[in-house]
Amino acid sequence: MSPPPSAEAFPANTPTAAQIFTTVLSEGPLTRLDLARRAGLSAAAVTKAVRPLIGAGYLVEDVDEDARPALGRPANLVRVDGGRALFIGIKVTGDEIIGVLTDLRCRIMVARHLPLADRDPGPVLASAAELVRELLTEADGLGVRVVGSGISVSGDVDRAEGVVRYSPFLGWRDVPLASLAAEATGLPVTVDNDVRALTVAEQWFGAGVGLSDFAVVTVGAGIGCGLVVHGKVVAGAHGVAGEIGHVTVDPAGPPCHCGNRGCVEAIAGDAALVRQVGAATGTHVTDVAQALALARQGVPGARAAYARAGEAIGRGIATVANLLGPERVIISGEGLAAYDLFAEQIRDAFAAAAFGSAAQCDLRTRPLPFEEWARGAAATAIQSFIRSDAY
Amino acid sequence: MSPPPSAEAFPANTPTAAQIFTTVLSEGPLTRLDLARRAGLSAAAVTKAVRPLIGAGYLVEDVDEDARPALGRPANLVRVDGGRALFIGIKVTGDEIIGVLTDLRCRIMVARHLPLADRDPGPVLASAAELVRELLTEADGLGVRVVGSGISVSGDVDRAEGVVRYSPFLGWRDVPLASLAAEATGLPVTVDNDVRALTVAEQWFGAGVGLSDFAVVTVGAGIGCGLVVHGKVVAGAHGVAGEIGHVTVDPAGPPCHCGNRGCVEAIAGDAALVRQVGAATGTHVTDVAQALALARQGVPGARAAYARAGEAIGRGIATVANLLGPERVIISGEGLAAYDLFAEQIRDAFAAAAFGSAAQCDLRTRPLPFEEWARGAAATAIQSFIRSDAY
DNA sequence: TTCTTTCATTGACAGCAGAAAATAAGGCGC
DNA sequence: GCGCCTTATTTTCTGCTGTCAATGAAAGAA
Repeated sequence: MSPPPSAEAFPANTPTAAQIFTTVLSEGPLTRLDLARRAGLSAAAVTKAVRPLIGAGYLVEDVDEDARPALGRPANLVRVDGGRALFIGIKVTGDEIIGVLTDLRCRIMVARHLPLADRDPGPVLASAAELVRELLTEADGLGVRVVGSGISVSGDVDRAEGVVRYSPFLGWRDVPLASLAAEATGLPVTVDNDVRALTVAEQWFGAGVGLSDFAVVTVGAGIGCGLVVHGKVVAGAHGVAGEIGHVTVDPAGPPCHCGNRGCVEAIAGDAALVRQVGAATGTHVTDVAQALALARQGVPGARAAYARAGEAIGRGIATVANLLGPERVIISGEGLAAYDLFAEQIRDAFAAAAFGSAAQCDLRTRPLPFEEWARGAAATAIQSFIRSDAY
Repeated sequence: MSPPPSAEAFPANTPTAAQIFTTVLSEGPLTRLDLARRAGLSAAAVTKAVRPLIGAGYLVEDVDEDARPALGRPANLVRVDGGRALFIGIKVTGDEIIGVLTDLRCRIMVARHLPLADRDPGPVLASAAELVRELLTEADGLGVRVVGSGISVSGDVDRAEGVVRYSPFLGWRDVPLASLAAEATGLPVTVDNDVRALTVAEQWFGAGVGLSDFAVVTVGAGIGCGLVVHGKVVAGAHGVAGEIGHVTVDPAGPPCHCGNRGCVEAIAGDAALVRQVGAATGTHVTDVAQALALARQGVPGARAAYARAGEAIGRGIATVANLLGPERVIISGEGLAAYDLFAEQIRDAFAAAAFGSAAQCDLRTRPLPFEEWARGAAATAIQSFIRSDAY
């Protein structure tokens, strides 16, 4: 990332200090001894690392009155003071920009969105800057400084360089978004792929906490996948990874915009469901809401389309599980609204296609409120704030 | 791993020293300055780390007379003295045991095999011990000590514990192979999954050197895959990963022994090819050699079976590339003997099914002599020798 | 011979983390 | 209320690793 234009320094100079802070951030209030165990350090090291962080107000100490052990000195819990700093997360979609203001613990304080008329970098940047201004005003009201921001975009994004290499959806190529946005907003900016950002949020603040290998599958307009292997988000040598949407599940299936047939996305993406429900019922279906309504009414063709979608998703997940053996797969996305319609098929297809002990993988669903994508972007900002060098 | 029964200590106590040694081992003779750059250390640190390694004879210095720069002091190259220590690698298959004696640079000195009549742990262990004894005799002839051994087995293997959790092929469950073999041979033993072991060999001594993300795909009786992500071999949370063989490429395809239809292995595995060539030509085909011969003769049905196999493999590889975005995929295995028959299909199917920049992934083939599997086991032994704690 | 250039080594030094010992903070039994 | 027991946390000291800046080495060039 380009050097932050203005930033409060975070007093964690060493990797160890950052690791300790991250552990407290993710694994909630902990005693110093617990913390030492989880971080694989001595208690002395923890004391030393924690002191400056408490001094700067990022960590606070308190006593857990409830769970006091019968014996020995009571432990002092260390936890992150969420209110110490604020972050802004921005998600750019095809037709709107979603922005959230979060605290240091990535809890959403304010969420806003702005419709987007023009997808060119200039207008998008202007709208994003406006949204940031609004959120900064909100932050002023809270009396806490905003110390970083994140922007997430679908497509091939080079986080280290802060450049959007190629975003088919927005029609962008090689846009140096981080530096442009930093200039426009005066904040440090982290840019990342949207699914990866969401994965970071799960890894640090969600269902991926404490796991070194897991996957996030998003179901919606597209079918996406974020992967964490060996404790790190997979970015791919060429900037693209987790393309579960274009895993073929049926070579005889419907054509996909990628040029192949029977991709998961061509069966279970929003557009595919709209098309298939329309075709099956003979109705003119215009959007997913309508397709979903038809299926909920029990119209056979519509239900079948959803069942097929569930099967495709389940197979896609099984493919991930067979290849990587993750501990957990978190299923999320707007498409989860239809979860009751295809949950069974997802699980069945997964169970059937998962090989051997890959089937032990824990499948878990997680609702995805619309601000969640933006929260992912905020999570990347928090990550950058903690370890300025990081990725 | 269990503590080595008898081992010459390797004088690399710190992770840094191990990293430096590994870099020299993989990236050939290097000057100290080069080494410092690659390891991200100062030149001083390299000097200090290298000294004891030279003292112990694991590294040697020599001058590169050819490529001397026009200016400045000529550089002294540092390289690993392969002859300093020997290792034994053993691969257990269903009907034979293959053993190799390698030097520290994993170059094969001697290769042997022994037919296997009984697959139970006891007889297998006895045969393996006999093979080790033979190889130790050979080593005596060379006057160099054997300091470690590795055994690779297909299936779910827990390397850290040295236990074969489940090997369907051998019919083993929870066999503590490392400790048993250590007792039987008197050598430190590392046990790992066969494909992962092969992947380690590629990572340290083959086409994966210097890459942090790549895959090895083996084509043969089964279709396997070893993955390296973030510079480390993927083992999977439940011990199983890289099951490309059971990725579905055609839900309407032939049934697979795993219970599904159209797995890569059910189309491109040896058994599948034998069956399909037999069915297509109406001939009674008994083994792959015969199937291959028919296809080479240009018998249409046989050629088509190989073409289909190529397509399935190509799709499987594309799936890996779409999900992980590796820099390179190394295709290997005994099945490569038929490479001329399906190379085109592999590449075409890969190119068609790879999404976006995943198609930039470098597909590379590598012949696999029969001792190569055993060499993989030796590579794991070398790895364990260098960092005793390691994975 | 002396310079210049590049590679390598040295020795002083700073910083981090671990070990052990000391200290803190409760409850408990008397 | 006092001393004891247990567990948590801090302090102090020590070792080690790696960096820095200066120095030495080994060429070819002037």
